[in-house]
Amino acid sequence: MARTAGSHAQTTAPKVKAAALTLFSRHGYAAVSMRQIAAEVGVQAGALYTYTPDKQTLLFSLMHDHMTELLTEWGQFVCETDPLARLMGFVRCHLDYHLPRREAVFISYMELRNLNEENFATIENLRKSYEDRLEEIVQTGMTQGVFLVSDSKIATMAVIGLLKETSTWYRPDGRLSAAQLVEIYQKMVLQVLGAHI
Amino acid sequence: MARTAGSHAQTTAPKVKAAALTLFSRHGYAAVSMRQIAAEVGVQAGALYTYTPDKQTLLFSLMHDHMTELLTEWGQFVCETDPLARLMGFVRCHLDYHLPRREAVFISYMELRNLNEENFATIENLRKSYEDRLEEIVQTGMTQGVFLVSDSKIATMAVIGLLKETSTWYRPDGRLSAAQLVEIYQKMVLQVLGAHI
DNA sequence: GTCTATAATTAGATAGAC
DNA sequence: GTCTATCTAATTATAGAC
Repeated sequence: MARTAGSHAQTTAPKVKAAALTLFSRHGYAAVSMRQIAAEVGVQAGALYTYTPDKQTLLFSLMHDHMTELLTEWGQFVCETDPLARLMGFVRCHLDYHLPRREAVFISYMELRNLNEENFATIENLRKSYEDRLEEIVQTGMTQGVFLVSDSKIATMAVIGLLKETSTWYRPDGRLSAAQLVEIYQKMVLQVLGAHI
Repeated sequence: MARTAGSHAQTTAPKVKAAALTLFSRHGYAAVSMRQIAAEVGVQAGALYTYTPDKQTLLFSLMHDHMTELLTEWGQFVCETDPLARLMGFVRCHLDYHLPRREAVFISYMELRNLNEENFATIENLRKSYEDRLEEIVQTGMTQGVFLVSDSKIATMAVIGLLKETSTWYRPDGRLSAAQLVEIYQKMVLQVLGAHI
């Protein structure tokens, strides 16, 4: 079946998402206009509405993609049953996924409040589900006596925060490689949780 | 000197800042209009320009206030020379200042990219200056052999991130008091830095 | 200091031609 | 699928009356 002249759906669709990802992460969702996105893609503003019903849905799709891929990644990665090994896997998986995705990470942390009620609830559930996986590891480790933690909820959020901060300073061409960072962070996370090592 | 009828500068000025603080933190700078701020204050939009030359300056003043007060606070707090004691003071001072100021904290983390070039540079310098105070503590502790850290820069950012995450979940009426949190966080920070205790 | 009115611009989204 | 043109609504900021 010959394509209609001027039809570029298969190349334009991802371009729209890519442009929105870059612009939203750089200037913020509310500060970016559909015209700016269109200019970045190389089309007129009206053409964007072939790929998204509205701006809100475009934001949601970026955040939804990011979170579901993260959960899929963790689902495929995890296999160990030992809480210590699972924890090390979590840190590695988290950094491997987040470090190369600075733009999506920024959006996922910053644009929650620009989601409408329904979309917010969906993304929040995914985020919570991710944090729950870590908390479960922490709690198992506590019961087994391998972690020494005052409060599992606080400790979980401390680890999340410690890992999350990488997004503010990490650069792919920085002083330390991703592999080196994984090693350093694995050690620090063990220490925060008072792991017996 | 009798004031002109309808003159409320001394009560309106802080109201404008307070309204902007609340609305910017809740919906984001770009998503909040001057009309919304005016409505929150109880005046018409035009009246706001008696108190700020423009919206950008209003944002800047909020962030500038927050950062300079934080640095002042730390300047008054710090006295110990022992790195361990200084570190404990840093954690206490950081949480005491940040926990009751969720709105300003949110803005300071999220709205950097909505500052113009000049304002951004000013705020970034203040932020950097704050982080430097922590890094200095970490480095002194390393040289004195009280902290066991792979990389002082990374460790500093880890501590910042760990503390910063409190802003996403802390509530004044939550399960744990600020004092209890200070204690828990002091312990976790010591552990991340591999302190000999 | 605050109001009303308004200028000048820009926003998201749609219609219809090609 | 994309373009041009356009609708409607909202935006920041200013001017001048009170």
